[in-house]
Amino acid sequence: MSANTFHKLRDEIENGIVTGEFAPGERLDELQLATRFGVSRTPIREALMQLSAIGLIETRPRRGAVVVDPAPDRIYEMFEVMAELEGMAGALAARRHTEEDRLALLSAHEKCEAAEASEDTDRYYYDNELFHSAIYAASHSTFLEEQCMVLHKRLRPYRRLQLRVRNRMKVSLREHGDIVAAIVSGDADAARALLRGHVAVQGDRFGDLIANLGRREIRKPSLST
Amino acid sequence: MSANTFHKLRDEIENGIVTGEFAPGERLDELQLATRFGVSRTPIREALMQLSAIGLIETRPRRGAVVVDPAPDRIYEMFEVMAELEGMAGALAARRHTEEDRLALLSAHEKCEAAEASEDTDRYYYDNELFHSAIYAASHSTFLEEQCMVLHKRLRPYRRLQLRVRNRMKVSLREHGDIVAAIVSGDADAARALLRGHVAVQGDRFGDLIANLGRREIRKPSLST
DNA sequence: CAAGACATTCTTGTATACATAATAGTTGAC
DNA sequence: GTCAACTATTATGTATACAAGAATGTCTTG
Repeated sequence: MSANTFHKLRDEIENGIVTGEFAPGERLDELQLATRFGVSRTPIREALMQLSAIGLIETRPRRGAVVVDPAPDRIYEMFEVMAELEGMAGALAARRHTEEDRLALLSAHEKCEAAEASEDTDRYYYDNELFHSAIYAASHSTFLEEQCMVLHKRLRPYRRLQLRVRNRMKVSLREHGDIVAAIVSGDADAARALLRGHVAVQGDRFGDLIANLGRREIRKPSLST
Repeated sequence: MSANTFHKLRDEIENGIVTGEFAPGERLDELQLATRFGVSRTPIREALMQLSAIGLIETRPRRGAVVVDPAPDRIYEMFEVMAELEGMAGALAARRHTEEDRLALLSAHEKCEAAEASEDTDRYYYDNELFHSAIYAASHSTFLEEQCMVLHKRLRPYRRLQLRVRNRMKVSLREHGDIVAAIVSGDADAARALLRGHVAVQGDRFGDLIANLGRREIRKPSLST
C-alpha cells in the first residue's frame, strides 16, 4: 500500500485508540508521540489531522488533540446508525451474494462457533469482526462496505465492552446463525431485520453498555504526588 | 468557531470541490494553493490531509492529491447509502419531531415551492438543502445528522446534475409534499419509504445521471500549444 | 492567609529548509 | 526515425526553526 510515514503513524495511533491504549479523553501530545515513534512533529500532526477528520479525535485550537469521549447517548446514536447500515448490508448480501461470499460467511460463522465453544472472548471478538466483514463484502457495494468498516472501527471499544455481559457471546452466536440462514436463503427483509436487532443496543443492552462504560480501565493514572 | 488557518483552508478547498471549481480528477498542487491563499505549504497540507480522510480527495504517495472522480457505479452506491440514511432520518423525524422541527420543515418546504414556481433551479437547489437539513435535525440524532450532512456534501455535485433533467424539480417538489405529510402525521414507515425513493437514483434516473456526467464542464482546459 | 496579576514555560501553529522520489525532456544509439 | 536511457527539474515528504497563545506557578498585596 502506501509506505508513507504519516500513513503508518495514522494507522498506529488509530489502532492505539480503538484498542484502548489511548483512552477516551486522553490528551495526545505531539512532541511525546514524535519522540515515541522517532519522527518529527510534522508527520504526527498530519496523522492527527486525518484522525480528527474521521472523528476519532478532537482538536481544539491551540489546545491540542484529545481522544473523543462520546457521551452515552451519542454512542447509542452511533450504534443506531450502524444497525441501519448493517441491516442494509445484510439485505443486499441476501440478494447479491455469490458462492464465494457464502463460503466466506459460513467459514467466519464456524470460527465464531469454535471461539464460543472454547469460551475465548478475545477470539470470539476477533472472529466476530470477520463475520461482519464477510457480510459487508457480500453486499457488493464497496462504498457501503467502507462506511461500515469505518463505523465498525469507531465502535470497536464499545463493542468489546458489550461482550462482558453474561451470555452475550452465546446470544450473539445464535443471532449469527439466524442471520446466516436469512442471507443464504436470499431473504433480504429477514436479513435486514435480524442484523438491525443484532447490532442495535436496545432495551436492556443499552443499560448494560452504560454500566460497563464506568468499568473501563482507569482514564488517567491518578497522580500520586 | 475555530479561527485556524488550516481550518479555513479546509473549508475553502472543500467548497471549491463541491461547487466544481476544482473538477473531479483535477490535480491539487500544494505550492499553487499555498501561493493562491498566501500561506505556506504546511497548513495547505494539513487541510488536504483532512479532505483526504473524508474521502473528497485522494493522495497517492509522492504523486500529490487529486479530486476524487468516482465511477458511475460508485456514485450509485453512494446515493444508495444516502437513501438509506435519509430514510432513517425521516423515520426518526416522524416519531421525534417537535413543534419547532415541524415549523422549520414546513418553512423549508414553502421556500422550495416558491423556488419551483419561479423556475429558479439554483434557488431550488439551495432551498432543497435546507429542506433535507430540516429533516436531519428533526431526527434528533446528532450523529445521524452529521453523517447525512457529510454524505450530502459529497454528493452535492451529482445532485446538482440531476436537477437538469426535465421536470425533475416539479417531481421532486411533489415528493417533498408527501414526505412532509408523512413526517408531520408521524408515519415513520411512510416517511422512510418516501425518502428512500426520493433520494435513490433508481431506474431511469440512474441513466439520466450517467448521461449528465458526460455533460459537465470540461475537466482540463485542453492545452493549446 | 487568600486572591489576583504577572511572568515564565510549555505546546501548538506556521514557515522555511532540505532530502528524495517521480516525471519530463533531451540526447544518443540502433 | 524511433525508442530507451540518463539527467535535470519539479513537487512531495520530513525535519527544524520560529512565533504566538495558553497554562501554570509564584509573588505581591489586601
